[in-house]
Amino acid sequence: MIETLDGPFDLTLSLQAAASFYPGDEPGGRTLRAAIRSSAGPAAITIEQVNRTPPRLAVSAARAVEAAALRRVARRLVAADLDLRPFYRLTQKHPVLGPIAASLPGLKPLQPASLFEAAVIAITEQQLSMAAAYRIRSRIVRRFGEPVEDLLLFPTPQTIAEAPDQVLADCGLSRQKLRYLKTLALRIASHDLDLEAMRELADDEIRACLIENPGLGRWSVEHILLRGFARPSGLPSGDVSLQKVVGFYLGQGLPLSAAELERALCPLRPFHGLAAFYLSVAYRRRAQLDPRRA
DNA sequence: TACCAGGTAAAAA
DNA sequence: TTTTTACATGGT
Repeated sequence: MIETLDGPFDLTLSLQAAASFYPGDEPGGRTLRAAIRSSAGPAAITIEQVNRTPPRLAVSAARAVEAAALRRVARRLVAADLDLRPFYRLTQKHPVLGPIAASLPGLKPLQPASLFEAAVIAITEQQLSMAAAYRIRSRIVRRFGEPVEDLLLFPTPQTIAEAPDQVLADCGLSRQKLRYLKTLALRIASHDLDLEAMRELADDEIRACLIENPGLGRWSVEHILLRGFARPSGLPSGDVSLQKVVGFYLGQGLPLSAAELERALCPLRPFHGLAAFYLSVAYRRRAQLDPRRA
């Protein structure tokens, strides 16, 4: 099936950007493949861009997945509801974001298939380097994920809730993070918490619900907002790497405090989180182009 | 080797 | 109320 999106989108660029956050893994490529759950069971979905403007995506699954469900998942993976046009209008005259946004047309933060996965990503990435967190997640997925074609389906909250502590610890989780993950998984599995239902809520309502969970602090909530809910206001201002990047582009070159970072991006509200994402990607591409400048 | 890396909650002050 | 500490892995 073909799905047309509102506003600019570049799948290849977005895949590249996603891969740039995990050095040493994932080649990027032109095709987005993901394992999803459907009413017909686990399935592998393939998304390719077949037209630039307007953006058209060819979406397919080997298994017979109901068209409406396939469309819904595909739109979620590419953050289809995040329209970049108002963001580009807003940044157009900004001395720094203007040129950067113009150099990354159609870039979006690609989303995991589920909000549970987004939450697990946030928790594993707390404090650790992205590479270390990625290895830990890979071990969890290899141990508990379901194979679908050549992919692995991310484990369900139920599976994680029932997983032996020792096995999760052997994947590299600290006892503390193990507790966060278990608590979250258990709450979801027991229908005490419904992350997916929160997609209907306003940004601040999502923040309020997420922060209730042990293990999800300010940083994680903002991270999940941008990278799981595709909300452009999600800005983890306590993030050490962001403080460095935003200081580089919008400050004196030195890392900013959380308060300074928020002040620097304030004019770009309500797209301040997306703006920070663009700066991060620009910074990484710059470093990749010329490692001496990193 | 030692240190830091896209934090959080609980303890201590 | 604010500051300090334990936590676990991987890259430099």
